[in-house]
Amino acid sequence: MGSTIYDIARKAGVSIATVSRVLNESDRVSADTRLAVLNAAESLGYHPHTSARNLARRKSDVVSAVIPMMTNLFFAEVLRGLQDRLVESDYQLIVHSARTLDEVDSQLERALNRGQSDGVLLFSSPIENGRARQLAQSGLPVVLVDSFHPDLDSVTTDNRLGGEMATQHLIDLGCKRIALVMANPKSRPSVDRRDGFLRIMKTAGLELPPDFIVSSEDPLHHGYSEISGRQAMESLFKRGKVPDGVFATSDVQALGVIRAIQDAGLRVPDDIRVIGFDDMVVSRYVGLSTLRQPRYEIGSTAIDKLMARIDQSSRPVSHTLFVPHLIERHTTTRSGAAAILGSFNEFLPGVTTAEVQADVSGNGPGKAR
Amino acid sequence: MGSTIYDIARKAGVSIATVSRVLNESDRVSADTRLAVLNAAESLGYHPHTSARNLARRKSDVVSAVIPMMTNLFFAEVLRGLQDRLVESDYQLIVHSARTLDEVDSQLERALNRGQSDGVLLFSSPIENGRARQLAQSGLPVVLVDSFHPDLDSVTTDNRLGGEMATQHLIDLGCKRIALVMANPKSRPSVDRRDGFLRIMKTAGLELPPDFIVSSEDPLHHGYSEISGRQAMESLFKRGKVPDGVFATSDVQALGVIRAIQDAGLRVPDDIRVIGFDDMVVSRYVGLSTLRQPRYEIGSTAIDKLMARIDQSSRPVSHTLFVPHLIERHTTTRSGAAAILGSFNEFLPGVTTAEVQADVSGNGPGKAR
DNA sequence: ACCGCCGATGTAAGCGCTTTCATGTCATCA
DNA sequence: TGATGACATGAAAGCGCTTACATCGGCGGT
Repeated sequence: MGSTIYDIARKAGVSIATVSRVLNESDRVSADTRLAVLNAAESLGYHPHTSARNLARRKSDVVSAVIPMMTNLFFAEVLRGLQDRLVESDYQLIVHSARTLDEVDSQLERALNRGQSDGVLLFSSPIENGRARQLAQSGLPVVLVDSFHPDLDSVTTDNRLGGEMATQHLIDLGCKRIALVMANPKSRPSVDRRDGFLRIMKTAGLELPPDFIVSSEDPLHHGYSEISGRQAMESLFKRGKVPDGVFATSDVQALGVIRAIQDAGLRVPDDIRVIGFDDMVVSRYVGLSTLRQPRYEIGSTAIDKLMARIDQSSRPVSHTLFVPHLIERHTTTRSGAAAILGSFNEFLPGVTTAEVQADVSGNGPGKAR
Repeated sequence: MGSTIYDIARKAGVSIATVSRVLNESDRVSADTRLAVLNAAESLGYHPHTSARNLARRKSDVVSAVIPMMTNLFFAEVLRGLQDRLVESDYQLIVHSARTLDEVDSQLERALNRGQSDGVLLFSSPIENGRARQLAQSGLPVVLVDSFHPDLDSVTTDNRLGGEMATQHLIDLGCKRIALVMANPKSRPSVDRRDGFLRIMKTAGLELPPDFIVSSEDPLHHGYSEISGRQAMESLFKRGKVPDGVFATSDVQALGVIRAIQDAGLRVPDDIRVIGFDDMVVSRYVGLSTLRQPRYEIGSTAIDKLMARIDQSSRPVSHTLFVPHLIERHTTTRSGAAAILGSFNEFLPGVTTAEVQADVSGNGPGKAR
């Protein structure tokens, strides 16, 4: 209930140093004393005191993750990737979740306290210079996930490329008037996806009517929400703009977009094609086309990187960029195919059996059979 | 980068005791010294050393949550409830996730280390006596979430009642041959839901053919998986059993059940009605009827309870039981209505606008309008 | 029998902070 | 003017652990 190594030492008739040695399985201790100590510890129900140990060792075996909870699902999935690696590695995870971009600052501040953790994973947050300096000054190993700064290790999806792929896909489908529904313009991933969009639109020589880019100012979830996507679309309609394709910078927003389209009496994909980004679990069921991020891999890669830097702080900075994967589903099919899929899969429109199976086993897109 | 209160003390020309006082905003310190200390700290980029502070104070301001990651979504949502309370309270969260029931033990062991956290939230795990003793012996405050033991604080959904409600609902719909698809029989919630099911079946005087209860032995996610639901249903079909209603003890499993039914060339709800449990985010989109657990409230209530016990360890044990809420959607409609809904909501079958909105704002079931 | 060495163990100095208690300094009151 | 606090500050003792460094037998070698 509160026994210390002193208690064990007394009970086993040795010094605390010996107890410590036994408990850390480190130095050579005679078999007899080892046994005696182990027995004493057992019978006392000894649990080491983490803070004391960390203080003495200058190591906490904890990593902290600062996560703006934009999208629950994105978050949950990446976290799983983290955990699977973490469990094996004897590290523990402290989660600092921020509800808004502003909260990120205070949570980061806490994560940077010395002795609390051996490294920090910073998610989806813009790194302006102040922050970069703050991170550097703290001296703590940091890995950016889903954002970028030249001086810091990072692992991200190639959001710009993803934006290009999404846009190209809509164009290939014959869309001419494509609208972009963005999240909060402060959110780096959203901005990158936009840049990809712009680039392809320009390359394709497609006209981009004013107001065809709508962004959300909603600080909550950084605009990555169903409601924000819906409002964006409604505001388009209100101004009399009707695109024939929409690229939403996230799946959650895409869901809102679809809802607004349906409420306006139009149909997806017949009147308006819609594509999102992320490939949330839900997207499969809804038949939403999207760009899949390898979230699980992102998580585990981030951990690997962080551990590597903890071990060797001088190692060169590295950036890992995952290529997103285009998932074509119902919301971007040509009309004919859509009808067939729709009736075949009454409940899981646009999902093939193979895909469901693949997702369950967690191995990326399954082979059609 | 690694400055201590000694550095600050030297720079400000005071003793470390004074520095500590200033930093803890506690005792009275003259305005001048306070300012001097604060400046010194600022200019040194001081961050307190958490372990040292915790050791001295005998308090860590951390709570740990031991979570078997059965269902990502369930987990994610409850975690949000936790976090929202936590952020306000200056506490931090350590997540110990377990992939299997066995891993729970080792994770719990770690969570029980002294000095690591001030309290533990133990999720969805069976508490046999060994474990109960272990928890008691550790002396750490513990709150059970989604499981029960008379001697420990807990907050759960009334799973038995939920099982009753689900079963009664199927019966009200005219089902006569109802099958039960369970998760791992070691999972307490699943067992409780089964008990509710059995009770109503008995009360209603309905015959329960042998083999109409199928459970999963899959340790991964405790059988709370799409694949497990699917296999359960397939095994029923293989033995030539065709129920007219299925109660799955979780939504993920229900999704697998639906898939299997469709693969067998049958239709939901026309041939077989299906109801799940949890009300995951996905369920809304799929049109799955279910019993909603107030996950968010569960999370925040659990935190409140834990904090209360941390403050006063002698307080009486209390159990909070949330009543689940029946959500009727497509999978349990009578056939006529189903057709209408199905065509109206091509993408979001069985979802009304009001519901989507309610869920976005996070306020439970919305009023129909 | 003496020296040196090695393996097993103990001693004690921190790790960076909080906190009690003692000390010192004034303003206050009789 | 000296006793009396009130208040600001410092000295020092931990918190429970790790880890150099010192110590102590006993061993083989000569």
